[in-house]
This record gives sequence, structure tokens and C-alpha cells, in this order.
Amino acid sequence: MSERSGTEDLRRRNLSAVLTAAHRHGPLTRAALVQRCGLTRSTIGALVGELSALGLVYETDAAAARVGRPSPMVHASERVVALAVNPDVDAVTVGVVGLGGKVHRRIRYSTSSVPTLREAVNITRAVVEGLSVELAGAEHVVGVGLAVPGLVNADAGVVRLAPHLGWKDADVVGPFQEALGMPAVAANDATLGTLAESIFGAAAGYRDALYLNGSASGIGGGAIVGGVPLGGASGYAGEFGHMVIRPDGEECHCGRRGCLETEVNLERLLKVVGLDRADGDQLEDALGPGLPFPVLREIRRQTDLLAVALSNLVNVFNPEVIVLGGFLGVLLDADRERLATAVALGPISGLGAEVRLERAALGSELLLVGAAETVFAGLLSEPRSVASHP
Amino acid sequence: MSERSGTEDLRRRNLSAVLTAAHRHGPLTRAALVQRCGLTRSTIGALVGELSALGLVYETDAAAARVGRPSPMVHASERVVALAVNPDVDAVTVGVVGLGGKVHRRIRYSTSSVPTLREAVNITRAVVEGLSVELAGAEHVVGVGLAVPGLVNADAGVVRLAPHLGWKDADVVGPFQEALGMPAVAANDATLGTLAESIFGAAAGYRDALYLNGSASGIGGGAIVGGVPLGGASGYAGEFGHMVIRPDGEECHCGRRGCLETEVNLERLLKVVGLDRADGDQLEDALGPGLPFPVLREIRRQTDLLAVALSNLVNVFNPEVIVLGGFLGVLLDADRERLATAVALGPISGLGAEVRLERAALGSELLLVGAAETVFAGLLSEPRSVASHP
DNA sequence: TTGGATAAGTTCGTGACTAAAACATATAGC
DNA sequence: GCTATATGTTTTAGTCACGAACTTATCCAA
Repeated sequence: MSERSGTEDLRRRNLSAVLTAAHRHGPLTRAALVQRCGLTRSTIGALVGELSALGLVYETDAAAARVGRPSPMVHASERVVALAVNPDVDAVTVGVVGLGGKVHRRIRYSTSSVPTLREAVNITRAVVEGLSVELAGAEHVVGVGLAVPGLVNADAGVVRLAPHLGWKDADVVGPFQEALGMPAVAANDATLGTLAESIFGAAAGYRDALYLNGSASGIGGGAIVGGVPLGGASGYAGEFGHMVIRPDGEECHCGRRGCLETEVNLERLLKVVGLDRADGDQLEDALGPGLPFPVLREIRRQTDLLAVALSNLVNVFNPEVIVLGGFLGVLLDADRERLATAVALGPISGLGAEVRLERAALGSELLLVGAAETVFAGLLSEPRSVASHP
Repeated sequence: MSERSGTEDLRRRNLSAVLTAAHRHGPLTRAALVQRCGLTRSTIGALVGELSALGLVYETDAAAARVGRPSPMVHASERVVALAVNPDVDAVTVGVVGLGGKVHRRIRYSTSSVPTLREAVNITRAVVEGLSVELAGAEHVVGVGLAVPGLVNADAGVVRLAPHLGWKDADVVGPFQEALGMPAVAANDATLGTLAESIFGAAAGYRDALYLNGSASGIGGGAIVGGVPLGGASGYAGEFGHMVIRPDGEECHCGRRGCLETEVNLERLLKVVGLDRADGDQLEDALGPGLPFPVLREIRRQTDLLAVALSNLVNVFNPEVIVLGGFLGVLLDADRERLATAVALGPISGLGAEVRLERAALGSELLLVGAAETVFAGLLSEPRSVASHP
């Protein structure tokens, strides 16, 4: 039940600390590792040696422009990779992500219709077979991470409901594991986005952060609490889109009225600027300076309602930073002043004044990085586990 | 920055695990500790020996009605105590709480007016002097914990704003530390209530829990996320009372409209039943069966609005249990059916159906236990620290 | 070019800790 | 009172990180 012990466990923790540092904070000198991990030179030497023998890190000559013996750079091996899969309504995206967080390869396989689970599995298998060259170059494929737009019970590996995909109460981990012959993990896409932004993106370095992402299918998000991702009892936490902010608002598909995502909504935004769908930066351009009044009014309406939700969340979480992705990021930049002011003044006692508003930094790699990260999580906490899976 | 290491650190962690188990889960046999901590008999023996020598635990003969050699009971020493102080508008309550969570003594010192910080300190000092007999019997007084109704930056030991006390931007830890000659820690009262309920109360055993408390001064609360109390960047998290649930509602003292605590409100409840103030269980009795329609209507109104807030929070946190204290607990029992149904159906995808609604279990000892717990936290994580402070 | 200063990798001895096994002990049930 | 059982105790062995002493590689200044 409680934390384990034993002298070997100590080693596990230290290996984990070193590998995690190398993975998250890019190449570091051994000297930097000594400082960061609080271990002695001799111990770091031994740990790096073991990780190196495991093939998880490698060292390169130092670029030392400094007095004293140069300290070699320790890199997380990008040849240790995870697969990342993001099934969506019109495509299945597969990525190969290396330790260190770099996306080596990204393949978007468009589908003519919404993919079923079986189709998603088959597409993934086909794409992965096509990647055999890439993967042959990899030293170790740790596993596959699934970013699913819906309610995912991460522990059970089950999708409870992915409304836009039409998946319901389906074991997703099993089929992928079987088809690819490697361990699989699944999680909600917004949760993974939060993870990715908190490690490599706009929330990096913050211990208490919120992330909200707006897409055509709604608003989702996640929280980092004391440096740890908020999961909840079953991994469903972070459904910020269904926070009621206008009880007399429009009916939401969830059954209630005035949910954040029925009010702050990409479709409404597109409608008012006369676009059909959001092609990349089209929306961004459409919301540039010199807008006609109806557009301005809609932006303000949505900004104000978003501010209500964010103020509530600040009262609840007291975060250091709020990261906005998708069209929420566009909304932020459309009238940053207005949103910032409202969020600064909304929460009690000026609590909001200390909150930073940032736009998401990871763009199209977000979900792949996040999905890979959940796969790496096991490896990072137990580096010796690679030895058993050759 | 990262987690420490070293072979001595291992010992620290194991001592901590054993002491924490004894403290939180009552007297345990050594055999039970072996199981719970995952350590061997010999190690547990050594650890208990050391803790015993430190005066933190003691052993009693086993009450073994079982085959095999009896295993002695390990008790957290109730002679190791913390002081707990709860300043409020009409009284300063001081408690002596032993390791293990038992409140040895509780003294409520009524004041004719709202106490200033200085007055609270002086009252506490006087009360503590009067407790010298109790404290002489104690082996070790670890420190004093302050439960303050307001925004408290726990790390800094500073009260940012306690509206009902009229304290603002005041260092509270300093004066108490000086006056009592022992370390002090301060935290928000609802945060401490959450902590107490999660360890010894209705949320014990749950890793993801919410706690909401309703008092005359509003609604506060806290969350347990993955077993860890939600603090936020500065310790201000958990201000559930200022979640906006009716943007067109009445104005709140926080500046916004329709905050949870302006709508779900003790005063309104008292008014409709014709009471002046809530004397203990008076409200509970007044809300018994066979109520006139206006009272019923107000109960339903508040219940429904509380359900909106709880549904939002379930969407955000995906908790296993929600614990309601103060008049929110009364409200729960006034129409449990209604609240339970609304919370079961409100969150998306029937997420609410798995949430348990519980009434707070700790009553009047809540804040004292919680405040003591923050004091004990340091001791629990570093049991050897008692040796340096005789 | 050389030597000093500096910083960091390396080697080795020491101490702290836990695990595992062997032994000792106390209870229940027969 | 004997045995089975569960647990405390002692002993032994192995792992691990630390720290000191030593070595190495760089910069800098004479």
C-alpha cells in the first residue's frame, strides 16, 4: 500500500531521477545532473553508466567554454521511442516520438468516415508496418500511447464514451496491444495535452497549471496540481467544458443548460466571421484587427464567458498559469486585454492578478507528445524495466 | 530540486511510513505494519525500536485471540501533542491534540468583539498557560497550528485576507511562534477541514475527495487529489463558495454576481424557518419532516443550486466522494434524494452516479484535528526531527 | 610554452540500511 | 503437555551512496 523501500528501490528512484531530468530538461551535463538531483559525482557517474548500458542515455563530448575539466553531455536516447496514436473523426494520426520528446515522424491517415475502433487499430497497424524502417533504427519501442477524444478510464484502458467517434464502453488498450505486440496505454486527449504542455510547452516549470483546449468538438482540459497531473478517481477529471456558467443558456448535449462549451464555441465564432470550418490559421486571420461590430460582439461575449469559467477555476485551483489551446488560444489573442482584465478581477481578493495567461506552445505535436509521455512514464519511473523487454 | 536520495533518506522514509501508519490508522500490530509498509519483520522491529526510543510510539501487549505468537500493538504516542488554534469572530478556540488524532482538550474562549491578531495571540498564550498541567504531562509539544477563516498563504505564514476577522496581509505565524516559543503553521480553515475529514473522517480511505463546508460566513472547501491535499500555488485553492452559478443572481461581496455562497446560504435558510442564528442542531430540527411549503421551496432551491456546483466540481475533479459539512450537511439530509439524484445526473455521461455523498463526520473537533495535522506533517515526514528539539 | 587555478570525472574505502535465513518465543487447539 | 502457527530476534550478506583522495582536462596568464 505505502511507498516501497529497500536499498534497491533507492537505486530505482535515483535512476529515475536522472533519466527523467535528461528526458524533460534536454541534454544536461553530468555536472548539471549532480546539482539537479542532489547526488554526488561518483553516484551520478554510476547512474549514468548504468543508464548508458541500458541504452537509455548516451554521452557526447562537452562544449565547454569554461575553466575546468569539461563535463560530458548526457542525452536521453532518441532511439528509444514510443508510438503515439490519435484517432479522430476524420483521421488517425500516428507518431513516433523519441525519449526527449522529439517527434521523429508524424503520419496523418485520413479516413472517409469516422473510424471504428477496429478500423483505427487496423490503420495503426498498417501505418506502423510502413514505418518499419524508422522503427528498425530504434533501439527500443517502449509501447503505444492512445490519445482518445472522450472519457477514458486510463487504469482500465477502457473508453467509457467518445461521442464524436461513437465509441462506447470499449476496451481500447487490449486490441492495440494485441495488434502491435507491445504495451498500450490510453488517456483522454485533453489530459494528454495538459501533460505535454506542462512538460515541454507553455506550462513547463510550473507546479500548478491549468490547460484548456477548444476544438470543434468542445472544450476539454486538465490540471497540474503540485506538479502532478490531475486524474481523478477514474481518469475523467478535467471536463471543464461542461461547467455551467449560464443556467438559462442553450441546451447542451450533456443534458444541462449553459455549459461553457455551448456558449464559448468554435461554431459560433466561425458563423459570425462567415467561415465554414477552421482550416489552420484561417480563423486567426479572420479575427485580426479592424473587425465589424457583430464579430467584435461575439468575441467579447465569448471572452467574457470564458473569463467567468476561468475565474471559477482560479478560485478552485489557485494556479500559477492557465494555458489556452485551440480556438481558445485564438480567442485569447483576439482580445487579450479583455480576458486578462476579467481574469485578474474575477477571482476573490485579486487572486487572479497573479495568474499568467499563456497560449499553448506545442501545436500539432501536442497530442503525440502527450501520448508518448504516458508511455514513457513507466520507463521513467522504472528504467531497469527495459532490460526485461528486449 | 528533485527528490533526495542517500541511504539515510531511505531510513527516514521508512520511519515516516511506520509512524504515519500508526498515527492515521490507529494502533496497529507490528505484523500489520509489516504488511502495510511492505517491510520485513526485522526492519519493522528496528524502525519501531527507533521510534519508541524517540518517544513517538509505544508498544502494549497484544490482545491476541489467534494462533501464533502475539504481535504487540504499536501506538502513536498521545503524549506527543500539537496545539491547535482557531480564531473566529466571536471566540478563539484552542485545542491540545495528541498524535493519533485525539483531541485531549478543547477550550473555547469567547470574545465580546471580533479579535484582532494581537488579541488572538494573547488569548492563546493565556489559555496555553492555563493548560500547563496538560502540557507538562506531554512528552513533546511539536508546535501550533492555526486554522484561519480566510485566504492564507501557508508557505509564507501570512493571512492575505480574513474578511470576517478583519485581518489583512498579516504575518500570523511570526507572532504565534514568538508568543508560544514553538513553531507555528497556518492554513485556511476549510483546507484543514478537508485534511481532517480525509484522514480521520468521512473521506478516510479515499484518494480523490471533495469537501465543502457551509457556515454563516460562506462556503469553503478543499480537495484531495490522488491522496494529496490540493493547495494551489499559494495555498488559496478551494474557494468553492465563489463559483458563479447564476450570473444574474445577487451581488456577492467578492464583486461578482450569483456566487454559490450568495445563493446557497445559511442566512436565507434561517430566515425562512424563522430562526435568528443557528445554535447547534436547531437548524437541523427546524428542517425535519412536515415542513410548510415556503421552507420546502427554499430547501429545494438551495439544493438544486448546490447540485449545479457539485456537478461542475465532479466534472472537474472526478472524485470518489463529496463530503458536506456545516449547514451543507444539514441541507444534504434535508432532501438527500433530491441532491443525490441531481448530482448523479448532472455531470456528463453519468459520471455523477459513482460519486458518494457523505456528511462530515468530525463535528466540532474538525478544525482542531486539521490544524494539528499540519503541525504533525513535519514530524511524520521526518520523525528524527524530535531529537533535535527536546 | 608552461605552470597554476579550476572544475569535474574516477577509484576506493566506509558506513548505513534492508533482506533473507536461522533461531527463539508465545499463543491456540487438541 | 504436545504441535502447529505466527511472530519477534539475531545474524549474515549484499546493495548503495557518500566522501576523500586522486586524476584529468580545460582556461588563463606569464
